[in-house]
Amino acid sequence: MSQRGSNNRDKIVQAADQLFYVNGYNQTSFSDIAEETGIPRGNFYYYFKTKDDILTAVLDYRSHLIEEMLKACEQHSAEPREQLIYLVEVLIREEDNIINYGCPIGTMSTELSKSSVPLQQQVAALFELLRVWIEKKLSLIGFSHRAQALSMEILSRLQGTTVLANVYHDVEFLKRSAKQHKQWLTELLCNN
Amino acid sequence: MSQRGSNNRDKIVQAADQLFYVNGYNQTSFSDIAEETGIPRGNFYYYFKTKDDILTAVLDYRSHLIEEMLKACEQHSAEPREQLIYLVEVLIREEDNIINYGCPIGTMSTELSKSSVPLQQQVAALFELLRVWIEKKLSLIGFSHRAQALSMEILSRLQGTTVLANVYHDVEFLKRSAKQHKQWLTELLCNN
DNA sequence: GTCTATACCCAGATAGAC
DNA sequence: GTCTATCTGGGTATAGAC
Repeated sequence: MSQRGSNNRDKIVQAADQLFYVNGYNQTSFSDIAEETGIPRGNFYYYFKTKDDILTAVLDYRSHLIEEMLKACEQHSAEPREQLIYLVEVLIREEDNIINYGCPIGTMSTELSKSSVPLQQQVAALFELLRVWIEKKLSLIGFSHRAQALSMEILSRLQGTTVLANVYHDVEFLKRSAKQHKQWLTELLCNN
Repeated sequence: MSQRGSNNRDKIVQAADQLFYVNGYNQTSFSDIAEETGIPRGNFYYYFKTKDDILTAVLDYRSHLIEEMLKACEQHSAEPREQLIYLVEVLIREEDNIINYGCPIGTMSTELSKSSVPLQQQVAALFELLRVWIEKKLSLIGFSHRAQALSMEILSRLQGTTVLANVYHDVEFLKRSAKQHKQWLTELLCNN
């Protein structure tokens, strides 16, 4: 699906994904996507019935990207502790994007939280992908009954960091926070 | 300005403030504000040249509300430690709004971070109001050189909580997080 | 100061030729 | 499957009567 990107449908989804991230869903028009892809507006309706359908396809695409990232964490190390640390380091790997556009999941969720309920649930599902993965890793380490609450706390800390780093466009804060989260997590995980 | 709300300009600003919070700036039209206030669309241009001008007025209004809230913290106690704790408790006082619409400053910032630079700076100034106040209180307590970094960390934790509480519409998480932040802050402040 | 009528544009969406 | 031409609605913004 994402690797080739040869056909028009994939081109539309990937261009929309990027434009929604940079400019927001509501601020992205069919014309913008048409210009980016070179595909004329009218053609979109052959692949998608409505703009919301494009959004749904984009959210599917993002959930695919999240799964790829989680796989990458698992390929980076066989040790759950290391995998979790590596996940947190995404703050650094995606430094530039976060500073300029925020967290792709968080900003989209915040935008759509002011929309219809079905859309809200679809984005919440993206967070849930991440959260469940984190919870699973924590369970493996031995945090059985605290795993769920801790998974929320980890997500919460990362979100706070991305929001403020984006608002202030502050790279130093982002780096400092990432380091701090890693330290906190390391101590937490080793004391178990 | 806010107390009376007798004249049309104030009515427009206050209705816009609420609508921008609930539905987002880009998703709020002049018609929406007209319907809410009972003032016809065309009349708006007597008070504001453009929609962005209304936004600017709303941001001014919010900065006024923030200052009111900070004053309330100072009236609640003469002790900076207590004032900071009371500030964190806003998560509980504004529970319903946060669950449904997120943090009024954070969600607006995130939305406008995908807009023009001048607008971004205006919202960032709202965060700065809060941050500077927190920094000042921390300095009074004695965190001289750490005060700035800590003020960012406090804001960051609160933001993370509001984003996730909103995305998941999870009151229990919000309450649990608020309690946790208070504990963390209490220990931090007392060890100084 | 207040309100109505309306201009103008661009959004999402459709019809139908090729 | 691809593309052009076009419709319709709602958005911001204006002109001008009262």
